[in-house]
Amino acid sequence: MIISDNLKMYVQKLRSSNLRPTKQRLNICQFLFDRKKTFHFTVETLNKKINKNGATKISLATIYNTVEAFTSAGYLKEILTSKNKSYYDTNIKSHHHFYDEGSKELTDIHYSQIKLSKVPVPPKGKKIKNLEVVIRIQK
Amino acid sequence: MIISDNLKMYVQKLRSSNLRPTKQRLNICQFLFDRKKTFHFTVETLNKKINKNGATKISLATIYNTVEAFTSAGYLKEILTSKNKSYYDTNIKSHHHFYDEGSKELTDIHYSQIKLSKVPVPPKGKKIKNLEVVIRIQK
DNA sequence: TATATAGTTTATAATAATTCTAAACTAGAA
DNA sequence: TTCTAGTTTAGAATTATTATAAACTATATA
Ligand SMILES: [Mn+2]
Ligand SMILES: [Mn+2]
Ligand SMILES: [Zn+2]
Ligand SMILES: [Zn+2]
Repeated sequence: MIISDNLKMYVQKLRSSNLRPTKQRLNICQFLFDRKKTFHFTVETLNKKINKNGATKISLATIYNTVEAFTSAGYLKEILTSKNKSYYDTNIKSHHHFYDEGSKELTDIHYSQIKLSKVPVPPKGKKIKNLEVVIRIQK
Repeated sequence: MIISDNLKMYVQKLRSSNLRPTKQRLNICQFLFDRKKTFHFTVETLNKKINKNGATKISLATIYNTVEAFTSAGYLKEILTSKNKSYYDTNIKSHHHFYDEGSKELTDIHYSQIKLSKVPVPPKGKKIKNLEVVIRIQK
């Protein structure tokens, strides 16, 4: 099914997340991680692209489950852009984004490209979990 | 129905947004704007609170419509926190937020409390529409 | 003030994204 | 090879939101 030098890497990724390396998961891995550039996607777009190539069909439920599993295992990152739809990112390093409200696409902003020189202290007993900025842009 | 010195203000708010001052809209106005502090809410919580006091019942559809109308008229601001639900804010000045992932509540951060000393230039032909930060906090 | 009408409210249906369910299937331990 | 816990799947359910269309109402104007 998968002909890829990265196979072992994917199996390892899955094992380390307590997930069995199934045919479907390896296919999704290949699709997500076998690329040079950051990949931003929604479940909808991922599902369409994966199931276009006619090859093996993977159910929508499995795509949801796998994306969710990778997200909580830390191999994908969820990006909040709009209220309607979840976006995911294969770039799991801490970084920022432009979100284009016209094309509805995300673009990476390297972490060093935004400097927060003043940040408030969180309320007592709470700590900051995440401080990544989404800059909304339009024409 | 409404006994409030702010009545005229609400009528004016509505008129200036090309909305007729109906009983329902004035009730919602009173509920939203007749308070000293910033009010953060979801349609769900707003609906519950408005329709608790047994008084007049306002349909969920009207609450959605009115919140949406006030948002596009600029009398409410929409805040992106989670993928599932829209949050709204009666504080329409540009400002930032803490979002508590436990209690799912928003807290204002005054605009001056966050200083962005470096911000990237948007892609050619695009401009920044909004740069408000949501800092996710938890225990 | 009465009438007409465009705007509004409402219950309910529809939609979109996501999650749940439970039966069929499969990886891998023994 | 067998067994079992984990997985996949189609489809149902759920949640937030938007659309529909009939009944109602604010208000312009006769
Ligand atoms: Mn949802
Ligand atoms: Mn939705
Ligand atoms: Zn990214
Ligand atoms: Zn606020």
